[in-house]
Amino acid sequence: MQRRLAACLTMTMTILSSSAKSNQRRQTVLEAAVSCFARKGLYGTTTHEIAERAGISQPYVYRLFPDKPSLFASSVEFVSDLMATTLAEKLSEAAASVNSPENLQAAAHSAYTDFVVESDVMRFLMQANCATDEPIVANAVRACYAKQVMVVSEHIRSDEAVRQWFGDGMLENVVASLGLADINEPWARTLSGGLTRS
Amino acid sequence: MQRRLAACLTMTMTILSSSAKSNQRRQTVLEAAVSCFARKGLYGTTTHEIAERAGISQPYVYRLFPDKPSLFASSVEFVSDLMATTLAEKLSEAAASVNSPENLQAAAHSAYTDFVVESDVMRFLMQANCATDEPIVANAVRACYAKQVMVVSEHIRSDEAVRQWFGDGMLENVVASLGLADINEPWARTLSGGLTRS
DNA sequence: CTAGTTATTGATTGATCACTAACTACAGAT
DNA sequence: ATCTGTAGTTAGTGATCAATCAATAACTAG
Repeated sequence: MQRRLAACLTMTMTILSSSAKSNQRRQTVLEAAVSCFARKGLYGTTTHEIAERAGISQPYVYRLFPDKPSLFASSVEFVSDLMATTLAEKLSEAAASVNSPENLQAAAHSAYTDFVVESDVMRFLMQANCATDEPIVANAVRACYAKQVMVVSEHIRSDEAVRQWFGDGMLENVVASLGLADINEPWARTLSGGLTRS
Repeated sequence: MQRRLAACLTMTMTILSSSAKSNQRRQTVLEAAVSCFARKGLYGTTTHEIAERAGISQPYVYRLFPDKPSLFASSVEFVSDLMATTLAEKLSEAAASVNSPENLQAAAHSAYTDFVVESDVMRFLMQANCATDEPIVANAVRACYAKQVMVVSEHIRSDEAVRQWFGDGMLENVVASLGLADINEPWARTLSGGLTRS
């Protein structure tokens, strides 16, 4: 956190305060940013929308973050940390209550699902994958994957299984964001994995 | 094609010509649009960029398509058709030259990879998944998945295997768009599946 | 040759948006 | 009381962009 801040300072020469209160504000802005970016991505979201949701004026966003791509990248770091800790926790729980490897993988899958579905995190991560034309975002996304792979690999040892875990998650993201669980057609049932929303 | 055109007419009351020449132009614009949208998505791409790449003036885009979201949705239909035919072809080839089900799945996987990697199609599809806040885009994306699932299910009978095929493809998309094959760190190797670019 | 249609463009506009500048309010510290 | 720094605002600017319009060029049919 402090490291990134310092980097911003040297890069942009913008003076960003780092008091306790401003860091707290930064966090509320990041939460708002994740929700807004989740819907329309980096370019489709206005800083005004984010400010409004965070309950501050739009220009004040620029006192807290140097520019929009940096705000987006910081949002990626934010959910990256959140996801890593949540995942580590859930995976440890799952590992404790389950012994066979297949069951662990199933538990790992539901660990992701519980965290990500019905929140903005999922859609935001999809948006992040798409905003990698902006180099600062690409780096944040790579770092995010690095962290998640390290957490998951801690519990699922086979590379192949880890890869499948990520692939499953990505498919699930798409299925959820398209609302396929509510579509009663063969192709939708196939992609949903037979599960229908109650 | 004609159906969609009629829909546009009734929806927007814009008169869109449908002569041979204008349909050909439309296709040129769609190819350009896929390339441009692939990089910065629906909101990050300007109609001017697309027009420039297609070799026409920006206002003329609006004689061929009613508005930007419609152009994006038409682009989705365009790659949907392209992908479906290419995929059907490659899968038939693979099915002819291979007999065991596991080998078929491997062949199916490389069918997708060959088509999608190193072209703009992959990134464009990721962008399409993210632009579903726009209802017209969401419908086009759903129709695209319906079509691809139907094509793939023709050759891979198990729903679970089809799902895995899509999951694999999505992970591969991300790996390719982040250039992980060129990163020599454990997490990147894990996600890349051990493959390095030569 | 003429009348009508289609293809295509340059110029413009109204709105939006990222970002800046300049100000206010208030909290200690001296 | 005054200085100083921090939190936050209102007001403003320049640039950009989707979408429109009016006009022209290039066909096509009789």
